[in-house]
Amino acid sequence: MDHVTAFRRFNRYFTRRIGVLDDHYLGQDRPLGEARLLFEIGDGASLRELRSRLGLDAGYLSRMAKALQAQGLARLSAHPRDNRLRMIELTPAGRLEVTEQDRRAGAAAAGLLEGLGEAQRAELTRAMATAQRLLRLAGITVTLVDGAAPDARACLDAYAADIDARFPEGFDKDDLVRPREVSGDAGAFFVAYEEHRPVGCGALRRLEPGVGEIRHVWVHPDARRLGLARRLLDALEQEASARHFTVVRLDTHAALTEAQAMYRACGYTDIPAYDDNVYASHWFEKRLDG
Amino acid sequence: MDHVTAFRRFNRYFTRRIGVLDDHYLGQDRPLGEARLLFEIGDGASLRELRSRLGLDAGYLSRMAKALQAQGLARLSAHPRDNRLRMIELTPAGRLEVTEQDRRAGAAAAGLLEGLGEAQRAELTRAMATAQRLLRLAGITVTLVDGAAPDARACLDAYAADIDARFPEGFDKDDLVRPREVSGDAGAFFVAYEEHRPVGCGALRRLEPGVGEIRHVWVHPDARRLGLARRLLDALEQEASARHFTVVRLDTHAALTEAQAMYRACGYTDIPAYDDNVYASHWFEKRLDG
DNA sequence: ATAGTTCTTTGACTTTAGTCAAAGGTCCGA
DNA sequence: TCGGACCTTTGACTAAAGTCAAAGAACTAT
Repeated sequence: MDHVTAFRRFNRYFTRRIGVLDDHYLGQDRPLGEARLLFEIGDGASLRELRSRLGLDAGYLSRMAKALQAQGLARLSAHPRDNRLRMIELTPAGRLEVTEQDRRAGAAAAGLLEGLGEAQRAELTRAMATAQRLLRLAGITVTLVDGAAPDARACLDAYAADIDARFPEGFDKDDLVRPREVSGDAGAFFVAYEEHRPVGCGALRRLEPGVGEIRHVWVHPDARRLGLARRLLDALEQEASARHFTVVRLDTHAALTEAQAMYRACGYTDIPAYDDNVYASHWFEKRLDG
Repeated sequence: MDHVTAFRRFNRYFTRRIGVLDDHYLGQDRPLGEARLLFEIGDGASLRELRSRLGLDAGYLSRMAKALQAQGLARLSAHPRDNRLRMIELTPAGRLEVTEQDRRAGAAAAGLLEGLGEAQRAELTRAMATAQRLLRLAGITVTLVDGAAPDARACLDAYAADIDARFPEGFDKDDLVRPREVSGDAGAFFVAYEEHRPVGCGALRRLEPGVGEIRHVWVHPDARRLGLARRLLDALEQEASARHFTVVRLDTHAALTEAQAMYRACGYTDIPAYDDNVYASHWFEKRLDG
């Protein structure tokens, strides 16, 4: 049986068997739309945000929000800085309702797991975690963007903040690549997106003829341990090949031991220092044949 | 993180991410109810069957069936032997529509898996198979029923047909336990149900004071490899303990090698023949302490 | 300051989904 | 062969979900 068939079979089984359950317990005595909205408000959100998250019509959402307010479950207010936007947040009663929903759904889930022994439950949890990890990874797309694009800069800022906290000596944002170093002929910049949010990046720049350098491979904390860094690395290497680089190099900081392990696992070998990067303690390179 | 939380997290992620996809692609330009019905008709079914499978109101279903017929997608006819029932089957146009739905959903699934490498796809398939197996097992309930109940007899009939095909010498239905041997003080009979369908059984009867015999442990072919036989065995042993039996015995046929392996794995030890069952080649017993 | 854009609200719908009860034909067991 | 049980159809509803367009307030860039 091929993977697509297996995937669809699971999909069908799961939505029929479990998905239904969740919806059923979520709704109870309230229209499902309202219940979902209530749940999605969480710690407050703008109507605009909810509209795009839930994919609802503006008019429809407006009315539902009003209905929740009329029931004393939510409160609408103006956005502090943009008066076009409306913020919605839960009242204590609304919060209570959400936790009650949660309790019911939890009880239903517990009832469902009751038929399994402890070892089997652990096995199920493990299998689900694996499936979820791979599904998330499958949903992430790695795309080439301009080095000056807002998403690229946002990733680099996050990257800089991240390593600034991890390097004992800190990290100076001026040491990031310049947009022009990773645009056009000079290099390339990739951003990984999960549901339209940037969750990782990686840069490639020309070091000398035939030699590229990979820099700033970074993955958002929420998206770690999925195997995304490898995918970024793959994309960067493919780009390097397309540019007829025969070698890619990179350096890493002593503090980033996982990164070093990953580079070695991906076929990179230790080489002597090829630059005087003050943050670097290890230098690697990899021959590309493709 | 406990199993219930992990379970619900996966549930939420999966329904949001994947479940939606299926419904969306399934429906396309047709109401979801009709699309589901169309799909569920398959190679023809009675309205009654569809009603219980989909849990729909009789009137609602009747109207939807008529709508499908009006669109030229299905054909209604009388049941050949029971004129109260109506049969519904797909027309060629309906069949085309279903395969088209199927193609689209398959393409969507394939697109989703595109981001993964072959090894990762295999890992995902494996994880999903594990999860599905355990979820199915969790959904099966093992209940005590009267030995003369129709479900009990249906299981025994299926069991008899099953082993009749597997034993070289065949199997005579008269050698099954009698209802009264497994009812009341004399013994017990368990049936395993999956979504209200009997999918397995097991009998316990008193052999002599303090000693019980387990017989006819059977699992429906569709429900094998889930770990259900062990659950039936557990239920039978618990029942035996409750009846203050200190020992349970059982015999098996030479052809049933998997069964023998399972009994050994569950703590049964080989003993000399305790009866002259013509079908038996191995005899086992297990001490119960509880 | 002005034109264009963004966001929400409101009114006026339509479609889908689902329920309930009455009625009529059919089957089955006594 | 008669009464009760079964199955489907039909009429008459309701509630939920969703769509579309107009209008008004507020922001943004030029």
